[in-house]
Amino acid sequence: MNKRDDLAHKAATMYYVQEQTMDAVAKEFDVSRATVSRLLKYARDTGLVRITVADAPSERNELGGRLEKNFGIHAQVVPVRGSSSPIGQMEQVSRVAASALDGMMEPGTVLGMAWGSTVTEMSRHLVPRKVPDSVVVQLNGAGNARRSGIPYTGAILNSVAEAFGSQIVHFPVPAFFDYADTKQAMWRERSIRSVLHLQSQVDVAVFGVGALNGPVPSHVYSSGYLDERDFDVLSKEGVVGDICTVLLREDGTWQDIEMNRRASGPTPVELSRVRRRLCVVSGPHRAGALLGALRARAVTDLVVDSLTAKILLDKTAAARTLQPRGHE
Amino acid sequence: MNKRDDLAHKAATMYYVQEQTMDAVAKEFDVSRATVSRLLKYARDTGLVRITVADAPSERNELGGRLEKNFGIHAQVVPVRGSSSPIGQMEQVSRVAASALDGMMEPGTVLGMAWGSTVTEMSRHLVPRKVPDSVVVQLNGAGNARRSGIPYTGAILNSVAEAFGSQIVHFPVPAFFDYADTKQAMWRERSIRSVLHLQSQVDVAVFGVGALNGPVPSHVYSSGYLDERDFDVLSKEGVVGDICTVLLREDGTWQDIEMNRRASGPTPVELSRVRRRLCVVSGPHRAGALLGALRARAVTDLVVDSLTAKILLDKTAAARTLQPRGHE
DNA sequence: CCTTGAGGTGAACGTTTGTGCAGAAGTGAT
DNA sequence: ATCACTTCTGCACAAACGTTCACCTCAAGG
Repeated sequence: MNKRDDLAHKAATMYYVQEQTMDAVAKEFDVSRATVSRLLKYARDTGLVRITVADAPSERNELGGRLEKNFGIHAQVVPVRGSSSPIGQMEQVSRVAASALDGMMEPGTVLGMAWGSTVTEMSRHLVPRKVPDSVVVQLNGAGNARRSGIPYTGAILNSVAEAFGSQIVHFPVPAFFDYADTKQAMWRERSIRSVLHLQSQVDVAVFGVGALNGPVPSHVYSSGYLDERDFDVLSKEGVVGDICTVLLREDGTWQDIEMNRRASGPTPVELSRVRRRLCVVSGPHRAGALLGALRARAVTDLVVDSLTAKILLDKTAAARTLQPRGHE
Repeated sequence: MNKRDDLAHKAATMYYVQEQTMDAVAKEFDVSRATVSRLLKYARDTGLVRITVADAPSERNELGGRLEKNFGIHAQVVPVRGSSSPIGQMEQVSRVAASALDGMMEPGTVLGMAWGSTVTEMSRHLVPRKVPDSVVVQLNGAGNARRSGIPYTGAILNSVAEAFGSQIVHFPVPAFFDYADTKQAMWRERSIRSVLHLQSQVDVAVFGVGALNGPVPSHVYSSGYLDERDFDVLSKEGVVGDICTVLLREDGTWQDIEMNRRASGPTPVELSRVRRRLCVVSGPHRAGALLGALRARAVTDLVVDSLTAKILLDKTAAARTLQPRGHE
């Protein structure tokens, strides 16, 4: 409907630009103030009204600053009250991430997206804004059906693409192959190669990190792609989590993990050809995996809750103190 | 001070991006909620937080649409409750104008500014935003001292330039010369010529319209630049007002008005070389002068209150009905 | 014709937010 | 140290706001 947009636009102008009260706007339109409140919410949600916060002035000596120094990344630490629920915390983080991503999109951007609970939550907080000639491409193979609260991968891409008005390119392969040979075979297929080629042109990549252990093991590990034996191997190998379905250890190594030969996502090396790599992390149980991701240089931009950030920094400080000539 | 910016930035992120309540933010910082409220106001005022409303979707069949059709301009009509005071109305209009101007500034823009009560009010509602390589140049000669509430012209330019981070170029001549000869002489001066040259490169011009008659005659007419005899002549000539100190009639003519040979501002013809010409008008007594300005094709973008817009359209409708082959 | 359900509205209520005021804390000159 | 001055803060209250709920309207389908 278009009349609604029109009303919302006028209401937004009166309220946000002219700084009238909702009451005044309501009288102007001859509706109730409640309706105006709803119109304004609508205007914000649809991107008719846009509220942006200037980029962080490179946070001083705080957590964020230390992260930036230690890892050479741009970090945004989301303060999180210990009181609020993990879900609430994740929502806070993902809102900030959505805003950060919004700031990275410009005409012609190719956006690479992993899928996961964090990224999903982020996609729900994007405010629509058309970005001409943008493309959204899926980075790693998909889960199949709706599972553990994560909608079908396609739906995630869909909602992101809708927000930015982008084209969608899917990546129709499983998250993990059962046989490395199959992967190799698929990688030779023309249809897959074209996606891989597009992936190599990604300007902005967005992903979370999965944690192998933790309250709820990341769905990568509970979706039937890996069996008992696999888990045993992972534990012995010292794997703590993954990014884009590529498994890694806390020290950032991943190359020699056999199972990665069956994984569908880009390795940190491939990822590092992407100019901006936005990593979104919420929850202390992911600190280890995040540390691995940072050490693997997979991240240029980080959004993380303050609790996890603190744990992360403690870990690195400990590592330095204990092994000044590190041989961990 | 910088600590304040920092706090304000964090508060703004928590409030506007994470959508926390002020209470939550206050607890995080361990200050009172009132302080957070003030921090947020500060963040908005300094441009740390930016709230923008999408451009009008070319207002349908409303007043704005009719203005656009009739005069081939982009018009924005500011709804104005008959109840509010003329001062309040002007504030509403100037807020919208400030927002419109903000939308026109881009790196390298040369902004030409007239001075007047409307423009002054507008300058007070600009939210700071640095525009690289922008320049603000004064379009017409200045009043000398503080007068009828209008600060010294320099102060207006100053605040605008401060908001955009622009360079300032003054135009050190009187609004009206006493002798046309003097003007001609001055126009040969190198210092003046350089300003004139810059004026010819203006990308965006901003000006109001002055009304000859009305509750408070525009300050152009009460600042001692024109004497009794001048006024008599103006009345006989059918002059209704001015833009940029160039006098004009309601039918848009101005060329043959002798006094304009002594005026310092750019004529409509000169003005029309500027790509975007933003005219800001508040108050029904200016409808006549505005009509003249529109007919002189001096305007590409108009911000006007709804009351004045209506009068304006009535005038044009009347003119058409009465003189289908117009000889007014 | 009635039924049913989606989408929208205003009244009322509880929450959230802005602001005048009085006092605290900082600043700089004497 | 004292004073005069400005700037900042929290309190308390009034204003503005978001949301629930009951109700209305309209349109599709029986």
